[in-house]
Amino acid sequence: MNRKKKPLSHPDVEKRLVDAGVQPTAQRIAICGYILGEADHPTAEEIKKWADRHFPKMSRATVYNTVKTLVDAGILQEFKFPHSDAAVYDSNTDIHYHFLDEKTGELHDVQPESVDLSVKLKEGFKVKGIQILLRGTKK
Amino acid sequence: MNRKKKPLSHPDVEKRLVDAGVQPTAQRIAICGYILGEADHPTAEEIKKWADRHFPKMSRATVYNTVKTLVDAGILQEFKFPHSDAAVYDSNTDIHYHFLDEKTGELHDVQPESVDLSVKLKEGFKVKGIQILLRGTKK
DNA sequence: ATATTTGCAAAGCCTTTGCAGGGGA
DNA sequence: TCCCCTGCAAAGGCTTTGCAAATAT
Repeated sequence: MNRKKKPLSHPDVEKRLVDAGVQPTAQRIAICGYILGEADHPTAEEIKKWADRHFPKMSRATVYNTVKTLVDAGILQEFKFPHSDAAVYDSNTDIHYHFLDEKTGELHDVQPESVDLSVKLKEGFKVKGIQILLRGTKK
Repeated sequence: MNRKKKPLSHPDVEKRLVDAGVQPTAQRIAICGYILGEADHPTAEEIKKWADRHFPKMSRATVYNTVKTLVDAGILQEFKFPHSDAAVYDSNTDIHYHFLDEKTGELHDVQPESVDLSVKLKEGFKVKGIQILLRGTKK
């Protein structure tokens, strides 16, 4: 796992949603609480499986709708990586990079402070964003 | 476009295939010649469209089979980027990075010399590969 | 009442696979 | 001959969409 997370109370999650301008429906509170407080880079499928265990009834469409809502609201960030077709959702909305453990498939956040990067491109290229995936193994 | 390419003669392409241990079938020569000599980061679909115009008859399956063969043979590199679900094929098989022009969707190769990078991760992380996508605009 | 959200089913995009037929070494 | 290659069609994984029913403000 990436770093320890603290479970969030439903009221805390609800506040987060309202603050972000999102209607705090039961489904959204559940999913958002799961991702913010417990999950580590879950895919939609993992969220769906979690919901099947912890929520009375939730369709896959609602999972997708919800994560899209949360991403649009700035609560989550969505990432796609080359090693998998499935998008992952990250509660870390700051700029950061990732390390993929090729043995386990686990993703680890990499803080920008850990990376020293300077890019000098030819005239005319204006860089507005950088995505970095480090691949390797973690012992 | 990324950089100028020179069209390759069919015999040259055939030699490249044979050297790489790949049977030089008509389909493979055609596709390989297109990617090495003309195309710029084409997707399977773009290759298929090109084939529909320049080759008597080729199925999508053959396009996929062929690029897989060429990748396995070390003639091409396959990349997947977050902005599109479709894989792209790159005749540059050296280590390099990419710049995505967000206006046009065009991909540009970025030579490693253009990027100065040092990564210091916590104990236990061993980095074996790095993928970088720069996003921005090119005038 | 009015706008928003949920959820089912169907479709869409990209890719892979199974298998029969065909062609090259 | 024998093996590899081609290609059709079907399936598979992930995600989106259309639309009706349910829910929130």
